[in-house]
Amino acid sequence: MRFGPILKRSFYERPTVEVARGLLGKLLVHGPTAGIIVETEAYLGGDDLASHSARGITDRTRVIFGEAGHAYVYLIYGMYECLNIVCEPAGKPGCVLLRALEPAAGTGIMERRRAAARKPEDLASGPGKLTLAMAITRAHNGADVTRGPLVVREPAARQEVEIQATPRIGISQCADLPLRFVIRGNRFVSGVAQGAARGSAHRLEV
DNA sequence: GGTAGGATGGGCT
DNA sequence: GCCCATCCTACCC
Repeated sequence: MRFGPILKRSFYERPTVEVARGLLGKLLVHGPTAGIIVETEAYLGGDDLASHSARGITDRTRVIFGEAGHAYVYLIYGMYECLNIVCEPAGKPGCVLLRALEPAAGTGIMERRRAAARKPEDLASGPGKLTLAMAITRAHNGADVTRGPLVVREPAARQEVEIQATPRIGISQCADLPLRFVIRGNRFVSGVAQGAARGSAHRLEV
């Protein structure tokens, strides 16, 4: 499979919601594996109390306040890692959580990394599954995704995607804001097999 | 088809 | 000491 050019830093130096929507349909590439980004969430600065940056700069959150186009990778629930890409001009917090991919290259490698997956739709249909399938770890925290080995590229042929906005998954603060974005109808988004947003009182998406 | 419960460790109050 | 931007297995329709 052929890919288009790497996204430039200027793509990320924009409002976080624009970047979250704009990343849908792009390709996340790491070594031999690649996938089409089909689900994202925006984590804003300011009043967004669900954001890790909401309590200010700490050792963990420093990268979110830094230059756009770098990875913010953190450990969740003691076991899984989540990949974000930093947005906004340097000094202003904001990042996009990558939540699901449609596998596009290296699918056999992803299957080996994701032994529990029973079908292609399970390989990267959640933020923890995505990092496992793509072999992304906290070692990538701070990495520049405008320069390899972990990069985001344009697809080989540009195509329009229809975007659907819903509440974010698995949070309690600001749970009603429509800051999760998916490609409408895509089978590789999270929560299709198990039902959306278990564990909190989210309304289901239409 | 569906849901409940547990694993597991770093960050922050 | 408590809280997580989660996932998997077991178990129940």
